[in-house]
Amino acid sequence: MNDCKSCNNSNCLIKQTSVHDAILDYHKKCRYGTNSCRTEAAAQLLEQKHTINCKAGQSFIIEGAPIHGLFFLYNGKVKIGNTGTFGKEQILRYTSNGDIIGHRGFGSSESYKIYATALEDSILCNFSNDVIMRMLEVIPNLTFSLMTFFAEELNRSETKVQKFAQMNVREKVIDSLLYVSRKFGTEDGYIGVQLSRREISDCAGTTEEQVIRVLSSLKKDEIIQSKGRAIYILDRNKLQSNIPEGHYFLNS
DNA sequence: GCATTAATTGGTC
DNA sequence: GACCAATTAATGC
Repeated sequence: MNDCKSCNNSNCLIKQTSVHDAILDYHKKCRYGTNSCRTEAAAQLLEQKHTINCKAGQSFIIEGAPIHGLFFLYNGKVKIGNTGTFGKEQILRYTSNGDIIGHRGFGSSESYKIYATALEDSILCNFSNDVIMRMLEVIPNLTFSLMTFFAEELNRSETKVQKFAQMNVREKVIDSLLYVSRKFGTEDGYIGVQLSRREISDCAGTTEEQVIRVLSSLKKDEIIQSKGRAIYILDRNKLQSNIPEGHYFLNS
């Protein structure tokens, strides 16, 4: 688990690139006496990964704190958001295994504009600024993958802003439920994570009370079911038909 | 069991 | 549809 070589998190960008192949290749070459500076460097850089155990409720990225490299969620569930004025929170996205966290810190900004808080006990992989920068120099596949990832993220982000502006509260709450369900949900309709009403409203850009009203309305229509914080989607089609066309295939 | 927090409901602007 | 207040449910100590 501490080792990228043996990691089987297929959703991870590092795993998806041919980094692993490069390293395996490197070890093979070592065995046969040939060598490659590039793969050697890549292997050494990957070994400088830090593993962070984060308990539920703990924040490992704090708004305004200095950028500390790039995070990959190895195992767990994390919410990413920021605090507006004052102190309205906006949850920007939820992340599951393999997701990249803190990528917006790249470039000119010297401090995080978002926070990242574990919803459940989570394990994170972290590469420092120096290490990740050198990795991008040394592993072209990783650089390319990250660039593609950024483009997709920007697309999602812009689309979300546009769609959100046109949705009413009910639609935004439902959209948030569908989003969470896509992200964490299980086969039986359980949305997969225990979120407070506030966490749902912070995601939907509304208030706790509105979330409660939408939820009880949906419960009355037997579209969802809930006990405590556990929410089950009984009729996904009906739920989706509540929001304008062309949403559910967006934002991951 | 009491205290604190979260969820719910109703009402006002 | 946001904000406020009151009530009820859930949870921690």
